[in-house]
This record gives sequence, structure tokens and C-alpha cells, in this order.
Amino acid sequence: MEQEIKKIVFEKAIEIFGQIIPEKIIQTQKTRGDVKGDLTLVLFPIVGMLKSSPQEIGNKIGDFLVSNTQWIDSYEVAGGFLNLVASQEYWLNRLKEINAEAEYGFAQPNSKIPMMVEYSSPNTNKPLHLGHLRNIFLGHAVAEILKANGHEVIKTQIINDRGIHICKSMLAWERFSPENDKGEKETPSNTGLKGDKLVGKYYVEFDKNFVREAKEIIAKWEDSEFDGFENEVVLEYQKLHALKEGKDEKTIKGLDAKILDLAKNQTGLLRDAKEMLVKWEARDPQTYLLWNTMNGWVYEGFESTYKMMGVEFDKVYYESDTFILGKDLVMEGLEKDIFYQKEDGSIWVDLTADGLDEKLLLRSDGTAVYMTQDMGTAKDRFADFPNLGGMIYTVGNEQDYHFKVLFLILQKLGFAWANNCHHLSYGMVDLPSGKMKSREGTVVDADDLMAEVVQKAKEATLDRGHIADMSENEVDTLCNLIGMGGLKYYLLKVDPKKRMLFDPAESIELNGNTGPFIQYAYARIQSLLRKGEVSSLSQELVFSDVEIELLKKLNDAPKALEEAAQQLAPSLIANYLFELVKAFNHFYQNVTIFGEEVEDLKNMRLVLSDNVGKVIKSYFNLLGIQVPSKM
RNA sequence: GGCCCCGUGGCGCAAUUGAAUAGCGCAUCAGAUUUCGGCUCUGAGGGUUACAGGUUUGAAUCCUGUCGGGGUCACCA
Repeated sequence: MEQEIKKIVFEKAIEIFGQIIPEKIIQTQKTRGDVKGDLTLVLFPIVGMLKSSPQEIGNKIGDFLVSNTQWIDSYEVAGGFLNLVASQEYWLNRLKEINAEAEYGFAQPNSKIPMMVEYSSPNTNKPLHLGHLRNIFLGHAVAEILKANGHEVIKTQIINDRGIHICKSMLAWERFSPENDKGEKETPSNTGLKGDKLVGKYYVEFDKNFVREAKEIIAKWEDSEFDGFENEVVLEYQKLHALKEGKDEKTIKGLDAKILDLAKNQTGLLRDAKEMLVKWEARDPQTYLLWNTMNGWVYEGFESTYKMMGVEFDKVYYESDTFILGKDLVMEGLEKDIFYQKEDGSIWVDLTADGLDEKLLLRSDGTAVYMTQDMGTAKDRFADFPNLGGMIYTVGNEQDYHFKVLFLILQKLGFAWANNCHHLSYGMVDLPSGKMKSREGTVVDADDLMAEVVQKAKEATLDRGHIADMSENEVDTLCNLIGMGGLKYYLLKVDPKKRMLFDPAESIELNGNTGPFIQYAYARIQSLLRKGEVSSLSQELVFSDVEIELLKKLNDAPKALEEAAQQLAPSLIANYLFELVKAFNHFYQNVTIFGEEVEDLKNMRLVLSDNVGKVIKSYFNLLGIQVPSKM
């Protein structure tokens, strides 16, 4: 209705005002809840232009609409606002249209440009945690929302399967894994550990030994034993140490951290890890075998985690493939003088003219860094899918700067598609106790958390009815659906851009603005539909206020989806559904359906309920959430 | 310190991107079921939108400054 009204006012401006007005000053908004009306025109811009009073302008528009369209019954001018009241015919017509659509709210499939959405993109050196859950649910939902909005969508991830961090796990496993009586080191099969968990364990193991070795070095330095260290390092240490003199606690802490970093760089462990990386890039067979084996374990572990999450990918990229392309790009840029080389052989890009810094693109030992491979990956993707109209990177906001730099570099290299790259930057997930910190062991493991919410859902469901005639299997499926639905909804209902708080107790709540609350409404509707048949709508119906309120919410569905797609914000879908369900519950509480004697009214209420149910189901699916027919 | 992001009832979040009296959930208090699923619904209390200026017919939203929180400034990813 909004679009039609705008169009009429614009096109008939001469008839209404006696002159043409610009389209953009015709502004509409939702009518306030406590005011009578279904659509509101904001009159201030028009008033300003025509130098007339709001009352006069409002009356002109209102009179015209009432007498020239069949959808507007009456109007009222309040201040600078024109509140329009839609007619019963309008609402009946809308309900019929909505009811007739196969996938109400969705756009024509593949009617818009193809988009690639990247999410998850884990490192293969540790298991997934709560932060990944937000990332993955978010990216997956955005992909589904874009698809529903008419885009062809390719879901992808980049597997961060190479780099110094991977070598750390490999080295630690090789060096520190105990052997069993058969002389085997630890593997998923001989320990029963999930592959990603096992590898993660050795990453931690590396860090422990790494820090220990560094501290031993510092102890030596404190005793003035500097044999075997480079002069530069010794001087740097002495400088930092001297600075500590007489400083406050905070400054000393900072200096100690710097000293620790300095010492870390002197450890044999790091040197060996670096050597391993060089060997890996040179495709040393033994290193490659170890790498393949350990990555294989991790992939198996991830596979089961993804399955539990209910997400999938259309195309997977590996950095072990794309970093070569990245290196080529770096060389290309060097030849074109877009990049430059320092004396030690390292290659950099100077972005100071763009208000950014200098950025390393290739180490002096010739190995690739994060930026190198991201350049290669981007090029690879647009080569694979030349029609891509957009590339969305779902990555946390701690990498805002990284993506700014990446996109700028790609532009400088002359790729036209660089402008279609977009960083979907989301906020960190905090716990009530503060930040998640691996060193303090406060990281919430993804597998553990999912198992926990399902368990809680089970406890809550078991002592309620409606599952008596279900098999054990069905009950498990149901609890899975409720627990995961609650968790996904909890993580998705907040604006992605914002940092959010994860409260474990609240995430498994069933009341209020939660996934299960919405699932419950769906189950109720299914129960209604089992009791009564839906037939076609009568031509003569009069809606009551609660029915119109519900119909209005139902009417908002396409707009909610469109905005969610445009803003890449699944939270808008979540919030919309919550509003829809509140309106439904209000309706449900205020009218009787099977107690209604007028057959046409009873049928209309069933049709209304049916359509609410359809939207809940299809929109919840966009968020990756299933709905139960009983719960 | 430079750059970037964020401050909304006790807590967690909204606000159509500049519009009416800033909404909702939790929590608190008071109610509702001879009725289709009470994981529901109705009502009440609770706010100077961190603070101070400015722009505008109109500011939580835009600009400037202050305070507070976070991120980032690696030959880590």
C-alpha cells in the first residue's frame, strides 16, 4: 500500500496541489500504535515546499485519496502527520493475495545478481567456539536471506589450513605427544578425542612450552647471561629493562609483555616452527604428510560440528591453494611499482597516502602472510565465478582494518570487482564474566554449548504434555530443534554490528523474546489446523481490530525480508517474527475460532492463522531454525 | 598515544537511518483459563537516550568537545 500511495500522490500532484512535487519529499511511515490509522504520511517536507499549513495539505491529500481510491476509508490530520485508515476491502484483498502466494514474502528466485557469502573460515589449529557460532549462524542466515530476496547465492568458506599457527600444532604434536605401548603418538582413534579437539590440545601445548622457554631466557637475562644472543636483542632487552625503573605497575606490565615477546622470538621452539613453515612452503614430503594427517583430523571434527549446526557450503577454498596466487599477485604488484621491496627482501605496500599505514605482504624469508593469501583467495573466487555481483566476508570487527587494507590493495591492483567486496563486520560475543580468553580458560566450546542447550531443552520438555505419544527418537529430534532454535535465535536477534552479551541462563529461556516462544506459537497453529479444515475466503467479511492488527503484521513480511537483505541483518527477521507472534498471541487470546458460529469468520481466522504459521516457518528457516508441529 | 567502533529504565535489547508522548523482553508488583495448547494474555511502576554545546520546523540518530568501555596499530591469523 505504501508504494501505491506514494505513487498516486506523486503522479497526481497537479490534481492535488496544482503543481509538481519531487518524489522524495513524499515520506511515509508506520502509524504510531496509539493512533488510529494504517499508514502515515509525513507532511513537513511538503509543507516546507508549498508554504501551506499541514492541516490544509493533509486535507487535500486525504480527500483525494478517499474519493479516488477504494483502499482508503478515512483520514485524520494530526500535527504534521496524515494518518490514513485502510478499508475492510483493502484488508480482505490483501489476505486473499497473501493466501494465494506459494512463498509469501519471498522474491522471484534468481532475479538478482549472484552473491558469494563467506562465513566460518576457521583456523585448523583449534576447535570452534562461541564466537564462531555467531559468525556461522550469521553468515548462513545472511546467505539464506539473500537467496530468499532473489539472489543466487554461493556459500563459501576459506579454510585457514596453512601458516605458522598450524606448524605450531604440528611441531608440538611431534615433540610432546606421549606414545602408547604400540609406539603410536596420540590420534583421534587411539584417544577417542574429536580431531579438532586433539589438534587444539597440541596448539595449547605449544604455547605452554613456548612461554616456559621464553621465561627461562628472561631469567638468564636477568642474571646478565647474554651469551648466544644477538647484540641487537641484548640492547633492546637492556633498554626495556632500564625503562621499568620507577614506573607504575601498569607501565611495568606493558614493558614486561614486550620483554616476553622479545624472548619468545629467541626460543628454539619458534625457530623450529618457522623452519617447518619454510619446509612446508617448499613442499617437503615429510612435513606435508604430517600436515595432511593432522588437518584431516580437524576436518572430521569440524564436519560433525557443522552438521549439528545445520549449515553447509557450496564451495570451499583452502589457503594452501590460494596463497600461491597471492604470492603471484604480490610479484605482479611489485613489477608495477604498486608495492615495494625492502633491503631484507620483504615486500610492502605503502598506504600512507590513503591515510593508512604500510603493510607487509611477503616476509623476508619469502613466506606468505595473512594478507597475501586473502588477496589470492579473492582473485580466485572472481575467476571461478565471473558473474559475481558481490562478495560478503562474514568476519569479526577486530579485522575491520585488515579488510579496509585488503579492499584498497585489490583496487590498486586494478580489479574492478574490488568495489563489490563487503566486510560484514560483527561484534564480539562477551560473557557475563567478561571477554572470552583462551589463556584464562573462559572460551565456550561450540560442541559443549550445543550439547548443553539441547540437554536443557530436554529437561524443560519432558515434564510437559504433547510428547506422550512420541517415540524416543522423535523426542530427541524435538529437543534438538528447540535447543538449537533457542541458541540460534539468541545469537541472531541482536544487530550483527553490535557487540553482544551471551548469558547462558538466558539463552535457554523459553519465555519472552526467544526462539522457543515463536516455535510454540507455530505448534499451536498446527494444532488448530489439525482440528479444522481451511476453505476459500468469503467475499463479505468484516475484520475486527485484533484481526486487522495481525493482518497488518502479516502484511509487513516482504518489507522485513527486503530490509534484512539490504542491511545484511538477520536480526530484522528475528524481530519481525517476534512482533508477528505477539500479534498472533493477542489475537488468539481475544477471539474464539472453533467457538465461532459464523462459518465465514471461523474460516477467515483459520486462514489468518495458517498464513502466520507459514511465515513463521519460512522465515525461521532463513535463520536456520526448524519449527515443530507439536512441542 | 594515532585511527576505528560503542554508551538508551536494574539487566539484555529495539527504534523504519532526521519525525508525533523513545518501544520490547527479563526481573518486580497486580490480574485473566466453564473456551481452540498457560512455554499464553491483560495491566502497573521504572528514562534528562553518558555529559556539555551546536545544526534543524524537528535529534537517541548529524557536527564539535569531555568522560567511560572496546577494538586495532605483528615478518600472528
